[in-house]
Amino acid sequence: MAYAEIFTALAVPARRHIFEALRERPKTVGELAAGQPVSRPAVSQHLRVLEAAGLVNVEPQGNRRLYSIKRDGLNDLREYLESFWPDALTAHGAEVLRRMEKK
Amino acid sequence: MAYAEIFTALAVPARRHIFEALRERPKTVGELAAGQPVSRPAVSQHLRVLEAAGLVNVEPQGNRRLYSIKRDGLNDLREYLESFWPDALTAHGAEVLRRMEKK
DNA sequence: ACTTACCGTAAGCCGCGAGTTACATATTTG
DNA sequence: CAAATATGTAACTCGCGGCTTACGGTAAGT
Repeated sequence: MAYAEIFTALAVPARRHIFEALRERPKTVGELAAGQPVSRPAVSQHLRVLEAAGLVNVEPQGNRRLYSIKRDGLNDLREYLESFWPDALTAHGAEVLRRMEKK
Repeated sequence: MAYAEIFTALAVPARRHIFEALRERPKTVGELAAGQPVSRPAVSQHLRVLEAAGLVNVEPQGNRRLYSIKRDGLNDLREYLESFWPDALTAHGAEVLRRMEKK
């Protein structure tokens, strides 16, 4: 039931951009806001939503807070995705197997 | 870039419920509206969004229109998900392999 | 042909949430 | 200790979108 919050969290472009920006490396709020067309408080609010959805981690470091991607948070979304395929072996599973066999 | 529309499509509960209701079998608009707390026109509008996102198929059958899940529409979302893992073998891929080995 | 069933579209209302500015708090720096 | 830096929170505005009612159109039934 956590996928609901994940969908609403990633539905808004600004929030997706922030989340995607964390793919490179953990960043502070200021860093994230610098690469965004919205104000810094807006980024803070978005990060709160992302954190509530279990998509990011926070690690306070003195004066600033370092945000990073929490990959486990995407598991619920993945399971939800898989629930739409009747068989256990999904397209992605087949793709992984195909790569393994090629090696 | 289609995952954006998928996120916004599945972010609203009513639309998710409609989409999930199609897991059982293809249904008409009336059938879908019957199992929903919203009006039938609302369901129609939601179906339009789902169709624009490539998540459902329509097949006009005489008087009514039969909607069904379009699984390929979820591929973009899946690829987006995978883009957050550095290595090719994701948690789900590992799970699939685990099941295969058990057999 | 008339009526009924099924569905999409138009127009309008209204609440939610994304964004801003202003302010409060805490840590670092000089 | 004072100033600057980094971040969160509060209060407010405002536009988007979800929902409803009303209507139009097409197919089926009698």
